[in-house]
Amino acid sequence: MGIVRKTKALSTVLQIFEEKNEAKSVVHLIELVKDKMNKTTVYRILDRLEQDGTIHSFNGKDGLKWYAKCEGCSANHHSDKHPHFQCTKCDKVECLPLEIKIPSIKNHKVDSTDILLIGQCEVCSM
Amino acid sequence: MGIVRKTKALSTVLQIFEEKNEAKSVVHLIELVKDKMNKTTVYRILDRLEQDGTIHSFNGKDGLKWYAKCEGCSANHHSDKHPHFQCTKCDKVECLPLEIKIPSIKNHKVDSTDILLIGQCEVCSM
DNA sequence: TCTAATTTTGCAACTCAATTGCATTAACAA
DNA sequence: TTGTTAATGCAATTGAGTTGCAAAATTAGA
Ligand SMILES: [Mn+2]
Ligand SMILES: [Mn+2]
Ligand SMILES: [Zn+2]
Ligand SMILES: [Zn+2]
Repeated sequence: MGIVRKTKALSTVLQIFEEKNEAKSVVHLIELVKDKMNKTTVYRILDRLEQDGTIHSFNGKDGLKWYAKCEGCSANHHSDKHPHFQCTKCDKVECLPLEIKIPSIKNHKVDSTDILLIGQCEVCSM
Repeated sequence: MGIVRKTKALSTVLQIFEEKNEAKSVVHLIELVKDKMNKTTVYRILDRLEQDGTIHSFNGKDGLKWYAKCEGCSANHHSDKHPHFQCTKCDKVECLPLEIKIPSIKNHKVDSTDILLIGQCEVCSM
């Protein structure tokens, strides 16, 4: 089950995602709201929001878990199949609105892809 | 610095990679050699082999670290840019000898890619 | 508005991969 | 054979993420 009750902690987390369309690591989120709620609460709110199709998760370069807003997903269908980009200089992570073609692989069935591009972002590559 | 001395522990680990051309998770490797060496030693040997360009590492679906043999890499240049495939049924991980085209991204500089395809392997998709 | 059901939260304890410090052992150049 | 120092074992530690449980907050309905 996803979100059932509208709590203050939920609004606080949601607002962070509304403010700026940028991915956030859980570690960073916990730091951002550490005066307002417990880290367990952050994990649980993120879980519920993902189940609802409000946000989606993926792993960053360092192994940390990241979350970002969804577009056009719902509780029973996550349609986020886009790649992500992580900047090695400022550590910012972006969702990339593009499709990467995966060639078919002999005798294999590909269900999903997990693509992280690493490099320098718009700001840091100048 | 990479490998300097040829130790028994090193040979044991190297032999595992020689035997079969398949990726191994560190957790599995530690289990395989647990009667012969300490887990810290496994981590350190893998580090040194990666520095030498003998093996390369990447993260699996579950967040664990995996290693596989390199082909044509050296101490100062890792040329492994291939994607990996992880089977959801048997958990086997393979290096895929294919190139995935990454479209250029406006104002971004892509240095490396981290591509994991998830699905069913040759054995499990039948 | 008040009550009761139940979802949500805080907190402490825990798990597990990975790392670190340090004393001891093993490799190998001379 | 010996001295140097790389490599190892071991115990402690780190840090992200999880779990159990009691207390608090939300919300539907009386
Ligand atoms: Mn995304
Ligand atoms: Mn590989
Ligand atoms: Zn940047
Ligand atoms: Zn399989």
